[in-house]
Amino acid sequence: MSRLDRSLIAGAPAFAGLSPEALDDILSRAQIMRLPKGETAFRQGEPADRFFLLLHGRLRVTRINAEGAQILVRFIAPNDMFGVAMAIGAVTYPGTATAAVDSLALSWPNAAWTNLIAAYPSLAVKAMQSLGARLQDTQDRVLDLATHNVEQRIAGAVLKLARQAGRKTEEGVLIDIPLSRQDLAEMTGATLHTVSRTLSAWEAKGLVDCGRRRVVVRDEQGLTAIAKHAE
Amino acid sequence: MSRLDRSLIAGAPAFAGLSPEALDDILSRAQIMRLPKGETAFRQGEPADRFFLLLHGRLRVTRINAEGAQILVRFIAPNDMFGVAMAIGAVTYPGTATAAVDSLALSWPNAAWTNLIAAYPSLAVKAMQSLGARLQDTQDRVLDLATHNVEQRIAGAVLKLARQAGRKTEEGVLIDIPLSRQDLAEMTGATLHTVSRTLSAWEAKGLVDCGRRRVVVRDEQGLTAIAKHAE
DNA sequence: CGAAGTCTTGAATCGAATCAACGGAAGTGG
DNA sequence: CCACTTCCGTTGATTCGATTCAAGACTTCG
Repeated sequence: MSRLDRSLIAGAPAFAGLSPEALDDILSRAQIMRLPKGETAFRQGEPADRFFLLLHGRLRVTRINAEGAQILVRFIAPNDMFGVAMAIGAVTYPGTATAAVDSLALSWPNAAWTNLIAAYPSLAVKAMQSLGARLQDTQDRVLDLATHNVEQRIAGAVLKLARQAGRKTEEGVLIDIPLSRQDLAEMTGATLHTVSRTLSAWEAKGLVDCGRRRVVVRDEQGLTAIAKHAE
Repeated sequence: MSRLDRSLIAGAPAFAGLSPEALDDILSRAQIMRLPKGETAFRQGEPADRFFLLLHGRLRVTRINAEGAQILVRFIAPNDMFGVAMAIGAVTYPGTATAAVDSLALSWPNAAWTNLIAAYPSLAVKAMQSLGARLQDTQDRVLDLATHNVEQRIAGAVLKLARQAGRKTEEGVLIDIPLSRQDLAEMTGATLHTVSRTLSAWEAKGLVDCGRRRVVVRDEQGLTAIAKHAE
């Protein structure tokens, strides 16, 4: 008798197409964990001994370098796997995953990874594809940093977030994650000052509507135009 | 009777630990291809129908965006696999691979990938790890672009190349790939003008010795100091 | 040899960081 | 509930790194 229902993970792309028995098997090795806002699932540099699946909420993944400079690597959405350091041969977590809102995750010990991909090879294929997609994304980000100016990059980041975590309201598309100026700065390689000025200018033009840790996109077209050709 | 000798691929990390029979099996499905300097193995956007292993030489992988801006993604060294778009679920090649010097590669049709990883699961594990390493590398590059100035980034790029493709000479470590100012600019998100000025300044200080498409590192220590804390 | 490709260097410009100060919102504790 | 602190955001002034614009020199190659 399992304490966890298989419907918890049935929606995760990584487990798509697996039989109910397989899902139960996978779940039986999992441990559930609550992550109140601000808690970390793991920290950069810690020995990577578990991997995770987000059930509910949002996590921010950050990476910091020797000099203390930090970037925001990505946001993790429900049904995403994360912390799969073992699969890529890393012994420590390469970043820190913090709950941006109250969240819920499953976790498995690393030892389960080898067993699971042996038993369910489609899992390895899916993991590889999601890793590939992240590599593409990250390379696009390099291209973006190397070739666009700050305003274009902020526009791109906001649009991406609106697609990933947007919620339609009567005023526009609300980005449904607490998002500070500092967060946007760490996503785009700018300073919070420049982000603040840029958002203020956009607000004056009616492109966005924003407040404390909150951004609403009112004119997606307009932002797209900015992201494309600077002008 | 095979035309290709198994020693060709025995040195590739992806095939490490496989039996001679396995190597012969893998080789039997491969096709050898000469790539004179300047030729491409594949171009960005083309349907990805084959994957590759570099036997000899060096390839430059570039990626270009809609506006025509280009970055240099990486250099491929002998024994590296490349163009594994199929494994990551991409239908087209995400970049262009050009021979930087006369090169030699093996290639397999995509269909072979599924067969090979089914027959030799260690291949999938290795592929995943190398993909993971590239993701780490690319994320480090984002961090670098977001937090270091141009001089630091150029120093970092030169040091990395010296490690990857350095050849000791009596004058210092020669980067054994034709490397133009434009190449360094595309690696670091700078202009060729700034790269030229920077190298000139370093040459005056005795840190490097450089010429047309040629860079020799004379003072690795000094460059490391620049890469770390700008001054 | 001419032509194309590569590199250098100066001068002017501009985007974004830095420096600096302040206002307001949210959380904390008595 | 109010005072206090902390966090988050805004906006101006200034500075500086790097691009852009421009012209010329050197190399290599067909």
